[in-house]
Amino acid sequence: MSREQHLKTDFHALRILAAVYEHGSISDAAEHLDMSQSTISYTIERLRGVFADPLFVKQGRRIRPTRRCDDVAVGARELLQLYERMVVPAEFEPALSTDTFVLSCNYYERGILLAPLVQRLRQFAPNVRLTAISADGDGSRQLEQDLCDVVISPISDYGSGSYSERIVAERYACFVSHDSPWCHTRMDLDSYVNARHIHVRPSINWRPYFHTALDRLGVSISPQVEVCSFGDIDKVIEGTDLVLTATEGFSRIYSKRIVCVRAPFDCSFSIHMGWTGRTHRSPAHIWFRSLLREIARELPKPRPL
Amino acid sequence: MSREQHLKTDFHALRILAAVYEHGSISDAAEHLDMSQSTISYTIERLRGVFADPLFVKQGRRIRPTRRCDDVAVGARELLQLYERMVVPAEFEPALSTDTFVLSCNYYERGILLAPLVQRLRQFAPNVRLTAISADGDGSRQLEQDLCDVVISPISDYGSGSYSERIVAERYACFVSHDSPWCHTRMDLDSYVNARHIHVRPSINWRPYFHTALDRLGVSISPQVEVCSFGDIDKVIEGTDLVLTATEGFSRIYSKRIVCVRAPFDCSFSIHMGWTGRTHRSPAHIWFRSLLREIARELPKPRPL
DNA sequence: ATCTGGTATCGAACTTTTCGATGGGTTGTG
DNA sequence: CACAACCCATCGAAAAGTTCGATACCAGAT
Repeated sequence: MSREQHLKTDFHALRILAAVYEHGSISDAAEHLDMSQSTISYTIERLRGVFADPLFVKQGRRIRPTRRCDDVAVGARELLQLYERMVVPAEFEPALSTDTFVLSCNYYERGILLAPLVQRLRQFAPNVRLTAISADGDGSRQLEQDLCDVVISPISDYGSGSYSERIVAERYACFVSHDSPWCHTRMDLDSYVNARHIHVRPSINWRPYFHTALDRLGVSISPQVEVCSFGDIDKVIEGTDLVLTATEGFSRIYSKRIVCVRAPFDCSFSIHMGWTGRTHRSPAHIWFRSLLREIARELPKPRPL
Repeated sequence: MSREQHLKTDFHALRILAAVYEHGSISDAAEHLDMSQSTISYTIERLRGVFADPLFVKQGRRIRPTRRCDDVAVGARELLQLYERMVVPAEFEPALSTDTFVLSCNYYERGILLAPLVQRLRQFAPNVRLTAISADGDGSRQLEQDLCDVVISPISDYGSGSYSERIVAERYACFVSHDSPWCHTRMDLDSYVNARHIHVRPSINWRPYFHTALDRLGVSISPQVEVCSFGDIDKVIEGTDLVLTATEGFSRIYSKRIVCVRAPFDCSFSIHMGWTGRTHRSPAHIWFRSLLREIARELPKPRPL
């Protein structure tokens, strides 16, 4: 009997074996399983080959299991249980889960989402672990290589086999020191172009969306200060005449001593949540994504301009 | 997807799943398993139905496992291991075994076999447990009801589904006190018939084989003393003129103060070992029976008449 | 002897698995 | 941008396996 032959047994056959073992009779098992007696007999015959043992031997007009069959029957029950447990997908129970979720995003998204996310996890899934990594414009690769479960960034397409969903609407605005004249006067395009700009370039190959809007208006700006992160930019701007162009959402994050004012152009974009088919149907990840979705929906409005 | 549908998965399909998971590719798995790519694809498709999950999702031109698939693959490996271990029948290792063997026999067989049996078990299978029960003419039923593994008795057929094998040759002789005249003079049939007999009747419905021999000679004896067991009969006989007719093998057991003398007739029979199909192919029981066979073969000859 | 209760086996119908060929989507290249 | 390479899904046909009813067969019970 070759190895491949063995593998032909299926769980159906094991269930039949278990039934015959329990009933101590092929006919009874057949009736109980609502199958013909000859089918059961044939199945047992196959299993005899598989286990190289008669499994059941005739004794008068009944059959009795062999010693080997005792073992096999126990094993069959174990296998069936394991299998049944495997087939039924485990429901996700936040309260009990000890899963780890890996979220990839950047400074802004962390700033607006992380605090409420951690708070909700604490409340609903206290044993869940959260890892936040930097997206750095590399979200697609991170998803592809399974370095993270979810990316949240302005990017809306994370490549083939991925899903994405808009979760926050954003609009560009300008941030200036609380003592800037622009706090009181609307800044026109000319003043904007001639202002001293601070520029945040979180990753080398990221071109902010508002540049496209400026292109369309036929203007461009060159920054006087360029920084690699949005972090603590508020402290840099305060007391200077520097102008930061960024999503008005930062008003939720930055100190009140810098003020969010209307930009002299209109430019909107969206923050997207992206994931892959690998986590798409996982109850745990479905729950996690809906948590993020909910947090995004309930985000406070940015401070009025 | 009904429950019965689930049961159709076989270990072959699980092996394919495991291979695809390991290779991260349907084509590679197909090549490795020496099957066509379409077969593998079809199998995965079936499993998708079983586990209600895509299991593998396309990502560019490769496939990546879903989270569920991670779990399923682990489960599949477990199942396969369990199954493989189950299919390969465990060799019997006397030195490690903690099995229990149940031997059914009566006073005589215990007397000649038990001591050497226990000794060998001690030596070769120290953790094996032995239970000796009384056969009491009930061996067939005991085998049938799985109350014992082996019966050793003069009976040669233990019913349908049973096996039996001659292991010791026996011959009737007479036992008399060491001071009996028969120790020196050969006892003829007449003297035998007229002697005072002690009769052992271990079970109600047991008719000793030598009665048939006496029938054939046209004589019969009626015992003066009837006892239910052969145990310690030697102490009863000693110093009396009682004659016990029993297999000469008792000379190995009884005190030297009673003497085994030739019976005035010839009657042989055999001790048989009987077992059922249930233990017939069990390595452990094959070993146990061969042990008994060996002990029987190496039994000392009865004391010369 | 015959009947009863049970398993094994047979041949026919049916279902599932397998295969080669082909279609369609994605990536990398000229 | 078209083209080739790669890889999975799907199709139809062929092969293999399963199921069933009928029947043979065997051991006990009547």
